[in-house]
Amino acid sequence: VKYSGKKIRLKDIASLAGVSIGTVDRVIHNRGEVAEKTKIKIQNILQETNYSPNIMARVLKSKKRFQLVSLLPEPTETNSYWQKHPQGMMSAMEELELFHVTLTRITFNIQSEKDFLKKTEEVLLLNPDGVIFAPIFKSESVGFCSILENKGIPVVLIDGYIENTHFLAYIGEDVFRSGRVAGQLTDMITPESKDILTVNITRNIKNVHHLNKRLAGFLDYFENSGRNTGKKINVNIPDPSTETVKTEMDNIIELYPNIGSLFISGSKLYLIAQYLEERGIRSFKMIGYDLLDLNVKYLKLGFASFLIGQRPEEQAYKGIKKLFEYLSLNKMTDKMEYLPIDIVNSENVDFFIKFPYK
Amino acid sequence: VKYSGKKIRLKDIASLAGVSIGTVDRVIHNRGEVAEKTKIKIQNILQETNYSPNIMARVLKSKKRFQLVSLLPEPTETNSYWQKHPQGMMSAMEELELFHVTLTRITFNIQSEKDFLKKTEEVLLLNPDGVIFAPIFKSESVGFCSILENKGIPVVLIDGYIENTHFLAYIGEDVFRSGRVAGQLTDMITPESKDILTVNITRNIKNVHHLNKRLAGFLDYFENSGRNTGKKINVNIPDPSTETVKTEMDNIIELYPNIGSLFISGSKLYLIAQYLEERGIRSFKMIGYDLLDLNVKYLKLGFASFLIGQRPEEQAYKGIKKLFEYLSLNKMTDKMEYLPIDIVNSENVDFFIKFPYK
DNA sequence: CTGAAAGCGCTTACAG
DNA sequence: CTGAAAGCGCTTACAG
Repeated sequence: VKYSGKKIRLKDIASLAGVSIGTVDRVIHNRGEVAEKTKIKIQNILQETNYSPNIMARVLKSKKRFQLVSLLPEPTETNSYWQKHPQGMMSAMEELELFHVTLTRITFNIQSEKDFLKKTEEVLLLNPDGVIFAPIFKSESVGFCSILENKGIPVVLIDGYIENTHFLAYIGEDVFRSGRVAGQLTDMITPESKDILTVNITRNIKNVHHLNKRLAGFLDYFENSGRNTGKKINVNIPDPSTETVKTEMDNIIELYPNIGSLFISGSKLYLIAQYLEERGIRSFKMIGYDLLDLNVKYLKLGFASFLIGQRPEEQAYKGIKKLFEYLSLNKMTDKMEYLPIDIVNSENVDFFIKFPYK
Repeated sequence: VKYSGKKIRLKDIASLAGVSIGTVDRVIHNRGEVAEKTKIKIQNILQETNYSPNIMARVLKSKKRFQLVSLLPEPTETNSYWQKHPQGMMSAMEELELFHVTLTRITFNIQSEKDFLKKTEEVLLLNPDGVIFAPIFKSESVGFCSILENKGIPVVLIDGYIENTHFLAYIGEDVFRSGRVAGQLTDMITPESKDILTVNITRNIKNVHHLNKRLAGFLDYFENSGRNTGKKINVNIPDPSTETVKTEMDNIIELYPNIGSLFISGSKLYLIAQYLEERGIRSFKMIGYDLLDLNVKYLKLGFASFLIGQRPEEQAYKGIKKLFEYLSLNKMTDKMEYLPIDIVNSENVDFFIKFPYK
């Protein structure tokens, strides 16, 4: 369809309906105080003419302010993963500079459910128009979502999502699938008869939904699609201290001398790499997650064959943009937006480290 | 730095300088007719206050129109690669809907230098404000670039670039590096002592700059970083007909019985896959480029281990945005923007097929 | 060389 | 319930 004329304006609608632009504006914004008959007439014309407001003019005049709030884990020294999100959010904010949007960033201790709860209260005190957060703690996150739902505040989830919860959109990886991706890569670089060791490094594996789901995807690949015939061995390392890693790994390696590859379900591949480096073991292939500085170091040193990236900056960037578009433009796109699962090796890693959104 | 007040306006500058906003506007837009002394005074204030115009107001009022023109190969039945670019450009245009930007898309026959030349004339007749094009033919592209340079028309190159030529920006893969990425992947999945066959399918390999450069990167990996000790064999297949492929491949396979892997330097992996399928050969690993429908089919069937993607939609999307930002906002970002080199296997391919920009 | 004024398409009180 | 008017921050003739 090619439109011959110019874009239709409020003024045009008004003259078509034989009313003033003030009245048209009232029906567009549902401000009431319009006779039912007039309202219907205007709504029809709006429909027929496919009217959409000129955002430039609206923003220029409007005094409406949108306050967004993010609630994400605070980055720690060894976990640069959560440093990427602020970068992505700030890129989005730069693009939205002229749109009267503000963002308040609140962080919580990723180890503490209690701190998370405390920070959710801070978020609510700000009376946000929209919230973006990472549902690290399942039950606490469910509760927070339902409070926000009751208040009519839209929520974008990133990094993971919880089923049977109300939210506007999720932006992040398809966790199960990303386990399968790692499975295929591992299968390709591991001799057929060698054993494969899966490693979870976390306090309480049961509570950490995404590690479970990744591991399930990884094992699913071998059950249904892979060729490897070796044993699949799993080890849970309860804390990230060098000592614990050493004890657990020494033990498991002695028990299973036929191990060919390691799969690290979370972002702490570097801990295992440090262990292997210290022990002088270079015979294992290894695959893990996230482009932390230390992980990249060990990728380049050849300890890891691949890292899988989940685009943390892009998750955050798109989350902010999505909230804005929903609030400001009433746009609604896909609820589930699965970002591509990046396969990264030492040759292409540099292109992924530099965040391309700016 | 936190700015306490509101954004500075033309009006504020004017009152600081003791002149009217018209005069300020004249110095901002270099429209002359301003006393040197006044001009300098205003320029200083502009500097000190770090003034930037309100784009909303500018666009709302301005009658300035920007006409962009794209000149890209026309997609063919078997080459869906060039179908992706219009998608990316249209996504960009949707975002720019309110900015008075228009885009005229012109395509040329990728086989014909003559057609390309003819189409460059069409482009010039349109008097474009900015041009985005793919420099497929080297000498013709050099000429086109210099004509545009003389006319002061900014140029964004995608898909490849030519050294010693003037252009505003290049957006695309680092071609040599992408050859190295393919090299590492091949090395990982090929037994150490097996031979590796590199395949170029093109009329005139000498003229096709990016295939040469990829192949160079691929071989560079094995010379400097790889572990494979097998022979590196190269074959040039001069045309993409089934017959020619069959003849050439039959011949080379018979000559070298120790081949373990194939590297296809261009986007025609599916041709080799079809050949292997017909011959019932499933013993080779294979790596190629671009997520054409047929390539993806053979990736999923297991004939190819990996495809390497170069984000054609994103190249086109960012190209349009870059031209707009340069013309409209006077923004200048990096001249060389290397997009990440995507490693794609049958497990993550679906996330890459769906274009995320919308 | 400079200023005053109209107007882009909206939103927002205000008057009736 | 409805209309007329002011004004967001710019650009663009026009008058002097």
